[in-house]
Amino acid sequence: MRGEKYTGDVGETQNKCGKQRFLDFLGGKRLRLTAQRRAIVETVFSTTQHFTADQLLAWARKRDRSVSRATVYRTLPLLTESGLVREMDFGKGQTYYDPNYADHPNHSHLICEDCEKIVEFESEKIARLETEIGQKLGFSVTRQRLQITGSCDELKKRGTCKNLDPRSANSAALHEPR
Amino acid sequence: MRGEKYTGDVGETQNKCGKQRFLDFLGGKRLRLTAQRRAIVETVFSTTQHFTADQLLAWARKRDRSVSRATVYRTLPLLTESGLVREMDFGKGQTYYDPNYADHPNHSHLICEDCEKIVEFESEKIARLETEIGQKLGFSVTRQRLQITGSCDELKKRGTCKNLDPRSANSAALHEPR
DNA sequence: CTGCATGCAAAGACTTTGCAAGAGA
DNA sequence: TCTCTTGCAAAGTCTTTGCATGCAG
Repeated sequence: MRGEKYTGDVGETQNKCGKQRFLDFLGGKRLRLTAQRRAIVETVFSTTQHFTADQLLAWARKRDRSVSRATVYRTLPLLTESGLVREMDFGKGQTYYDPNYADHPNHSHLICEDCEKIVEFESEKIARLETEIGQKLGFSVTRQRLQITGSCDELKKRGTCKNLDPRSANSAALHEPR
Repeated sequence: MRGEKYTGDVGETQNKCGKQRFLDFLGGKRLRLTAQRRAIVETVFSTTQHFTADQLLAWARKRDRSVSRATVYRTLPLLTESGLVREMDFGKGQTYYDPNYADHPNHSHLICEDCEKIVEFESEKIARLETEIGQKLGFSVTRQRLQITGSCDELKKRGTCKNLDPRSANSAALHEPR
């Protein structure tokens, strides 16, 4: 595979720096590091899964029962503002958040319309084309958002889809992070 | 400009077929052509602008006062199901709809973060790369959704942005369609 | 200490839906 | 006529916010 440098889970090790970078972000804005914020941030950067506000609340509460829904909703904008997490719209009516922008600031999503699984990937070639198109239209590209939707070839041929395999990461099936 | 075949307004003439194609879609599903649906559909396909449910309601009511909010919300899914209109998320909290998929089924959006204007474009090269990436990951690409965000070069150099010019079409500033 | 942050509950924004009346085909 | 559609208003879902209390720096 050439051009696509990254697919799937990046593991927890790399993501650790996401947490630290967010703490630095907070410090830079003279914002306080409260127990609740710590619980939320640790939750977010200990997973590579996409999540909703509701899921984040449930997960963060396991670390600190005192985390409230309001604080989750107040922290989410900080996370997106830091650039380490980004809002995603899967047309499901609620906003999903992707914590993988800390390690992969320019990745894209391929969504399987059969099993709803999501594969993350990066493409240098597409990034270059985007910059080029932006230039031609008179803009300096600052970021991009690409979702490719497709159907699973394996499912079509074999009647089952390997993405249903729980080992595949970054799926839309949102389990609990540890 | 090569690769990008289309930018900006496509005019009303081409869009007329959007309406007819939707009426055919209704007929194919044995759905009735009511006065309210007609007003909504004529509104949608007489503009190239992106709109919200609320705006569509206001506009459609000018053609037929009897159009209700409920009918707008019930018709929107039919429009998206037909493939002639697509939901768009600009992170504004509400869903926007783009009626330009009838004429340009695979176009993308460039969004200016300075003036919020939106330029539509098509790129054959990117489309090919997407298909290629999909294949490598084991999927048959059925559709894509690409948003490029950038800052306006002109604004940076001259202190003003030509996209503020009302002549530029498909802008985020949603005026009334005729 | 001082002011930012929090939890709670109420409010808000947008969208969906049950139901009786209305109207295409 | 026979259903599919509609308008209305109530309900639903997700998110934001006012306020008194709490706590980090």
